[in-house]
Amino acid sequence: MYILVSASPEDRGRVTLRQVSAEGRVFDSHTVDEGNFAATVELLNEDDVRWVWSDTSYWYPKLLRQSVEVLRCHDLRLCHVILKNSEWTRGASRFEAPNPLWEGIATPSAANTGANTLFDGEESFDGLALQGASSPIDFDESLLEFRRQLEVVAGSRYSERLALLLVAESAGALAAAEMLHYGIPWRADVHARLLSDILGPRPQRGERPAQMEQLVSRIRKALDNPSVNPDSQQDLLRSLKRAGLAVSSTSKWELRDIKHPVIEPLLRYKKLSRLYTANGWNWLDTWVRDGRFHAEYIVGGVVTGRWAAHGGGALQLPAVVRPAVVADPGWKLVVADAAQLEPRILSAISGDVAMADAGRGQDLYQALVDRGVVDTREHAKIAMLGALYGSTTGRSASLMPRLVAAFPRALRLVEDAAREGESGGIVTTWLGRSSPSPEGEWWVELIRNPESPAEPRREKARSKARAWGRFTRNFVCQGSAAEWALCWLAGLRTRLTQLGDSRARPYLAYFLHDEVVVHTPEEYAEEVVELVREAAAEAGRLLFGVFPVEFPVEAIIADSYSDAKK
DNA sequence: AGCTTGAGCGCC
DNA sequence: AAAAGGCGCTCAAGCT
Repeated sequence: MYILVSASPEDRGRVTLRQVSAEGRVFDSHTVDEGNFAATVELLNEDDVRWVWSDTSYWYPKLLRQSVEVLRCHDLRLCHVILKNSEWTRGASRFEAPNPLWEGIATPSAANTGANTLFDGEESFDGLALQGASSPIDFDESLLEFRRQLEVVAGSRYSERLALLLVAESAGALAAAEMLHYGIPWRADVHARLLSDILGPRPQRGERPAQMEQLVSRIRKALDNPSVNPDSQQDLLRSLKRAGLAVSSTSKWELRDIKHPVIEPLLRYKKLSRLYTANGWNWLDTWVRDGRFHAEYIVGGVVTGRWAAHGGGALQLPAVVRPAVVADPGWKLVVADAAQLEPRILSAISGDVAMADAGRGQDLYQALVDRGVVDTREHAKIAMLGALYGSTTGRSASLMPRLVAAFPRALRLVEDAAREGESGGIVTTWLGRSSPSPEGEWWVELIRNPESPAEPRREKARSKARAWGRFTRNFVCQGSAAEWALCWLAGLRTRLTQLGDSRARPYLAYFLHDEVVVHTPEEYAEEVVELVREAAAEAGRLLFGVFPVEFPVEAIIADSYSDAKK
C-alpha cells in the first residue's frame, strides 16, 4: 500500500497524506497542519505501507524529531534521477526533457545557504533543504511523477533490477536520515585529550598549537629562512628550492625520499597541521553535540551511486580521531566491513566463475597467491586495484597479463567498459545506474581525426579519452558495489528494527561505502554480528541470484571504532 | 569582502 | 615505492 505525502504551495503549512494504488486510484485522504504531520503518519504507519514523498531528507527528519520511524519509502527525487539517466529507460520520452522540479540538487540546509525551505517561518532543521524546489510539490504533480516512474520501470530492460535499485536507494535515504538524527557516539573528552597529547594545549585564536610551533622553528632553522611559512605552498616550495632541494612540489610523497634535515620536521608538521585544521578543536566544537557526531550524508551524491557527505567530513574520519568513537556505557559498537567488495562484485557482474571461486570462503588476495596467479598477497592487491582503476604503468600494469589469463571474463568486462568510455559512450551498473555523458569535445576531436599524426590537440584529446575510460571502467565496479552495499544496509536496517524495544534498540550509526557501524546494547551485540552477515548474504542473493559469489564480512564487537584494524 | 581554484591530504 | 577510480575539507592565492 502506498501513502503519498505532499504539500501544496497554495496551502502553506499543510500536509496532505493520500492512500493511492499503483494505478493511481486515490483512497483515503488526510490534510493536516504540519504540527500534526508526525502524529498522522504514526496513526497510518502500518508495516505494509510504503511512503511516497518528494524527498526523504526533507520529510523524514520531521518524523524522526517526533520519534516516528517508517519502514519503507519511495523517494521520488532520487528515483527520478536514476530513471532519467539510466540507459535502460531509453525511449521513455517523459524522462528525457529537463525537469527542474525533480532534478533539484539537495544542498546543505537553509542555515548555511539561505535556501528556501518549504514552509515559512520554519527554523533550519537537521536535514537538507532543496534548492531545486522553490515551491512545495503538490499532490497532483507527485502522483503523476510516481505513476510515470512505475510505468518507466515496468517498460524498461531488466525492470526487476531497476525496481530493486529504486527500493534500495530509497531505503538508503531512510537510513541516512536516521544516522543523521541519531548520530555516531563521540567522546569529546577523548578527542580533546588526544588533541592535547599530539598538538599541545589548545592555542589562542590565530596561534599555532605548541607542537606545531616548535616544528616551524626547526623547519625555519633547517632551511635557513627565519620567515618561511609552511602553510604557504608557494613560500615553502621557493624556500625548499633555495635550500638546494630538487623538488617540484611540496607533497609528502615527493619529500619522503629526500635526505635533508628539513624533511623530518616538515613531514611531521604536515601531519599535525592536518589533524589541527581538519579534525581539531574547531571541528569538535562545530560537529559534536551531546556526545554525538551528526553526520550529514548525501544519498546518491556521487555519480557512481556512492554517498557523499556534507559538513564535518563524515566519510573521511581519519584513523587518529577514531578512538573518540566510543560506545555508551552498557553498549557496544559492531564494526563490520565487506572484505574485498569490489573484486567480488566484478566477479559477479562479469559472471567469472573462476574468480568467484577464488574468493569463496577466504581472502581473495591470498587465493590468488595460492593459485599461482601472483607471487605475493601484496602483488595480488596491486594487480586487482590496477584492473579496477585502469593503471597503465608500473608494477600493477606488469601484473595485468597474469590476471587476464586467470580471469578472462572479469578482465574483459572492465576492458569493455574502458573502451566504451574512451569512445564517448555510457556504461551501466548491475542494477541500472548509468554513467554521465562525457563533457567537452574531446571525443568529437578523436572521431573527426582518427588517423591524424600526433599533434598536441589530438594528444590532449587522447589523454582525456583514456582518463574517461578509466572512469567508466571503475564506474561499473564501484557503482555495482555501491548497489550491493545499499541492499546490505537496507537489509540490516530492517533486521535491526526487530530487535529490542524502542528505548534500547541497536541502530545504524555510521556507513562508509563498504563498512557499517552499529551502536547496540551489549546484550544484542552477538546477534547484530549475525544479522550483519545475514544481510550481506541476502544482498548477494538479491543482486546475483544463485551465482556462486560470496560476500564475507569482517565484523568485530568493540568499545571503540579504533579497535577495528584496517 | 567574498568567491573560486589548486595543492595537499584524509577516507573508501 | 609509485600510480590508477571516487569523494570533502582546509589553506593560500588569485580573482571579482
